[in-house]
Amino acid sequence: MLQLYDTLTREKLAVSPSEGETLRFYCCGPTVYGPSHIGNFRSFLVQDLFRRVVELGGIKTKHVRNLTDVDDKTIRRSQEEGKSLAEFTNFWGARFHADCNALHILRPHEEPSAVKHIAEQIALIEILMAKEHAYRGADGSVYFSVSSYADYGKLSRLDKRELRLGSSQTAHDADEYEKDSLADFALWKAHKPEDGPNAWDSPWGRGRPGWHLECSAMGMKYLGESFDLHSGGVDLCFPHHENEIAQSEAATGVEFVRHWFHISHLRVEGEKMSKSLGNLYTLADLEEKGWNADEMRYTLLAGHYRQPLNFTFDTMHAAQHALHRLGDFAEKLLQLAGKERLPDYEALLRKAPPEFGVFRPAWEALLDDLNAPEALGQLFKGVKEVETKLKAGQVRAEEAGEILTGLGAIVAAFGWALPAAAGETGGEETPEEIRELAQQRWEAKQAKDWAKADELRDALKEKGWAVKDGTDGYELTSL
RNA sequence: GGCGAGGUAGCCAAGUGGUAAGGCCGGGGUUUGCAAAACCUCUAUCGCGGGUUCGAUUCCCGCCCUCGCCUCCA
Repeated sequence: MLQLYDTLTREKLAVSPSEGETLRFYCCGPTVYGPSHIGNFRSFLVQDLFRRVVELGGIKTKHVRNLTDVDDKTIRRSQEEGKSLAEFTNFWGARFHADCNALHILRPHEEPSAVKHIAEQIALIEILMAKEHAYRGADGSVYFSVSSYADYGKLSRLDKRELRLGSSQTAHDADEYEKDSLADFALWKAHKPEDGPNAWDSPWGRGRPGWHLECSAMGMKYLGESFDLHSGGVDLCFPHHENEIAQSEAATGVEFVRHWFHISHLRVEGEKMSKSLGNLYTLADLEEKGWNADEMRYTLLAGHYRQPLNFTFDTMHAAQHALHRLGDFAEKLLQLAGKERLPDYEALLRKAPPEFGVFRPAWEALLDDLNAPEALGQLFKGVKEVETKLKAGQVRAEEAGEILTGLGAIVAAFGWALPAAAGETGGEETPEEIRELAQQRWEAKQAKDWAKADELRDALKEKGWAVKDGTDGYELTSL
């Protein structure tokens, strides 16, 4: 069973459903106001790894991940572009889904949108008002009263005094005087002119929900008042998750979430990600540089999730080679076993947990707080062990099949589609002329006419194409 | 200032009270017409200074440095 560190208790806790057979968990999703960058994807990818490990371990899941489609940023940007909020957020939401598909991130079972759950959010505020955990400020907004909730600060371990004295807070905008206390946060924001047409009716007048509220309202709607696990980037710990706990528990009186799972941030080439450094890479940026989704998955999952990860192009390169090795390794075994491909995720789930065989240590590393780096280490140890036997001709067909099951299971946990071994003939975009030359070279080579083959290869090189031979075919790459 | 994380080979990155996984790069080799790929093999004493211990990279203390959060950023 998976043991996972819990931010609240600071201990590793077993991950299992509290009720029934399904693990119910919520992940804070993206704010759809632009393309997500690799830092965002690190979180979604780690959550995906988490889900795969849980499911491969034989536990069903109900996975909810929201789309934040109403907040300051979405409203402002949509107006700057002269689009309606819906048009704007639908566009970026679709882009997010396309990116997730490209990265083989499993689709959540529910993906609620904040604007489509205004009623649920209002209902939650009404409960908080009735229980006197919320009040109406001078500006017409509704605030949560932090002082009414004794446990406030338990997740981030910030006490109220520190919250007030936080050094980074500039604290002198007009809002300060509209709230009873600086730490209080908005549940409902009264309409302001700059919000344009983006306002909804509520018992407190027209306005829009506060950001923190949507996760509480939608989490509880789809997973129940109390559910198993909640995840997000470390930065969400405070104030977002702290506020979610406060408003949810104040409303229901029961524990909101049993287990908090936070993912550390990414650094890029040793530096912090920022717009000014131009290193907020999106999936499209990396694709343009020639990297594929599996390489990104490998790189972004190669560090421990609780540790800041330094994303570098050296690591991407390392990932590319590592994946190729795994692909070649799988290919050898597939041939030996007389099979076409590794077992896929769905097939593995049908008899979860699978037999990991020599890759058992890699699986165990994943079960121990999703220790992906250790798992990768163990994976390659297993590969080497098998390679040695393979070389000595000591692996029989049925054994190869068993090894493939274990390998396939680890590969499925990481969610990769391994590159096929060399042997493909040119891609579709390859110009006819080039394919022609490559084919001629291949024929010359088959005829052992080395001089002609080399000549043709040089010709290809001049035209900007490299050719690499495999065992029974060749691969063309554009230089 | 408060809370927290971390400093391990050229790069990335695990880990342990008994002299340090794995990947990439680089060197050497096997194989291959060549090239590529693949396979084998080699490369660190764990930020600095003390202490505890038979023994510390791993525990304690001090110091230096990096990073995150402290009101809407995954």
